[in-house]
Amino acid sequence: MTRATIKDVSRVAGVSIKTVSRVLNKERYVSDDMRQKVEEAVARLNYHPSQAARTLAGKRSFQIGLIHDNPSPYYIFNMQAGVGQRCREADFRMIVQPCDINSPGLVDDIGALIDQAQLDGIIMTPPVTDVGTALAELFSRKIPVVRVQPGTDLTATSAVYIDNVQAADDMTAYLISLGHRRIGFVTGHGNYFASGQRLTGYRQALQRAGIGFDAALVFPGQFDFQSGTAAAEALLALETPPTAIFASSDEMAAGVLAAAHRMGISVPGQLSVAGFDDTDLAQVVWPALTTIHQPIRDLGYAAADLLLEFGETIERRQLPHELIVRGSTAAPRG
Amino acid sequence: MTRATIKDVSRVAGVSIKTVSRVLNKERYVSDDMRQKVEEAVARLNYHPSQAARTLAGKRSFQIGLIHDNPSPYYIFNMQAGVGQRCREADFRMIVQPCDINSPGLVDDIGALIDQAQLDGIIMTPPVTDVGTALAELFSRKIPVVRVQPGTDLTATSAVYIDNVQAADDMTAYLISLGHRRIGFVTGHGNYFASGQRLTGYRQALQRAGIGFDAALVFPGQFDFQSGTAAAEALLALETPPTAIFASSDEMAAGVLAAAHRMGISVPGQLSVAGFDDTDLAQVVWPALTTIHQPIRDLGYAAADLLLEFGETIERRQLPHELIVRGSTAAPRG
DNA sequence: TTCATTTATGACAACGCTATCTTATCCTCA
DNA sequence: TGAGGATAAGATAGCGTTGTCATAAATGAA
Repeated sequence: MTRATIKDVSRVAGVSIKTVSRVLNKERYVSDDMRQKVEEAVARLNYHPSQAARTLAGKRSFQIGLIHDNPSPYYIFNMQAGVGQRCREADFRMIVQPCDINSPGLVDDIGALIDQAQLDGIIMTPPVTDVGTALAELFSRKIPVVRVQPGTDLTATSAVYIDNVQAADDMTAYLISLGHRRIGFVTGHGNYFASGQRLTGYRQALQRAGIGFDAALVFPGQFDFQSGTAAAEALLALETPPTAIFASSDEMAAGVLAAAHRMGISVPGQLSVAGFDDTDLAQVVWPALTTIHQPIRDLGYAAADLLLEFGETIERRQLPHELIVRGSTAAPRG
Repeated sequence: MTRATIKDVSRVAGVSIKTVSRVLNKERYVSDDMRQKVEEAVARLNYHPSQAARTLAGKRSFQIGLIHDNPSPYYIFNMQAGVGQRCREADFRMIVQPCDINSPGLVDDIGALIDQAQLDGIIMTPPVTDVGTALAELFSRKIPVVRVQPGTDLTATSAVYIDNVQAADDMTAYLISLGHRRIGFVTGHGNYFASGQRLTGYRQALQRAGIGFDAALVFPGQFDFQSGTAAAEALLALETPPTAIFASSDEMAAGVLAAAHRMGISVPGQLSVAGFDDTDLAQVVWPALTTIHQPIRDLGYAAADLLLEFGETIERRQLPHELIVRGSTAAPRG
């Protein structure tokens, strides 16, 4: 028994294949009578249209691509979950394409992907979002693009994002409200635009509180665990060490935590630690991290939504972040 | 400028489209002369064959599906990375399909995926691997299937796996070699066959060492952090508490660690803690976890490899695990 | 009533490939 | 020398849809 085709459906329903096609595509000008007959036949034959044939004959492939070069499983997993859900709702497929932003073949790979699969749209996550050559390639193909948290050419494509400046400001302000005055900050990787934005938010909150900015308290990190331990070691060795460290990723915050444990510094008793992202990690380390919840899954959903609803029309959508207070922060001693 | 088609290539190369097709598909009976002409034309036109047309005309879609219902980002990410890499090598695409093994629509969803996308093969991860109705659906479609770590119908499909029994045995034996005699064990989720296997390995090592099995030392977990803290609380409240706890996932081990921290029990001084999986987590908690490295990425690569190399022919491949010793284990006190 | 418009349906080409069949040439070996 | 197989290339018919165009009936406006 081979797969049912549109012809089988048309025969069983007693209509033309074009009418079946119309019902499938929810086109106008189909009587209820016909529609019902077709739907019955579809159900009876357990018919599923061939995606290949639809793509070849039509202009759409019902597939979108998700391009990423992000080392964080948590980020990618949740992004995929969001994009995937929206795709299912629309009966679209998601093609996941990991890539390497430093690879010379990057642009060709993306081009090949689009050509071969005839994608209806592309979603990109940082830091691929900001690779000029890749963007140019996409523009030349006139394919709808949604970028998540882009850093450059902000108005060139649709985008979804959170307010990183405000989020970092919120966290810093929270630490200040606890009584901290010397707050260490660990920046993210330079490839990510968000890194700079978070630093801006940190400075902004300090300034509003009338606390002078001390460059010695800022440690350049790379978003990873190692950066966190290195930052903690450096910052805690200062003559006047900070009473709190705000790392711009949970992973780095975990590194700070580990370093503190090793040095016998109690958290949050002697040192408050804050992260950013609210990944799974945040609740699995001890003590659980105070952090900024970044709605990654929702960002993915929104990105797919923009793609499917608006296509080439450029839209922007900002999603709310949230300050999550857990056990890693407290008022400074004395 | 629209996309180049096979006709364009044939015109530029001065050959028939069939010859181009032959070169593209690496068929026999093409002269070097022709091949070169075609390859030049392909490069010059930046031609990429339409996947839709190939699928429609041929029997293959150059796409395989990865079906999972696994809540662990780390697991899924690495599995995808492995499958994805093998796919790229073969110029295949990977379609990721998260699912819900408790959903009544599961079987229909899988069927629809295969029909619509005309997949060339399916890779499944636990626990979807052991859903009888889903397997039956796949068999009825005669599609090649590779299962990762299957628990049932072991010889029904190709499979890749590690030796869970041996791995748990290795870890238990290691703890015994450190001097531990009372070793707590936290089992995994009942849906996963590996859970039982790991328990078997634990018992096996105890027996070999002549240590009696004490059911009170076994706590039923679900692979998650919560289970770990619950297990630690229960086990450490025993009249004669264990000196080591072996949790069958890193996440649960992290839970044990958190509980120990909370109770003021030092690790590994007063309590050794071991995990299983060697996820990112293992190196991010403090102290870093002694654990069993499960080569998830390699499992994914191998799974895709079996699919692409052997197709319907059933093959099995066992991959090596590795005992990774880090800071969370030590000899018991006194 | 009549004509234009909207609604409803069908016939058939086209999409870009692969599969099959056909033809032509080149070896190899008796 | 020729028969037969291996090699090399092309012509053409699909694959299962959607798009375009044609047609017919129902509806509305004059």
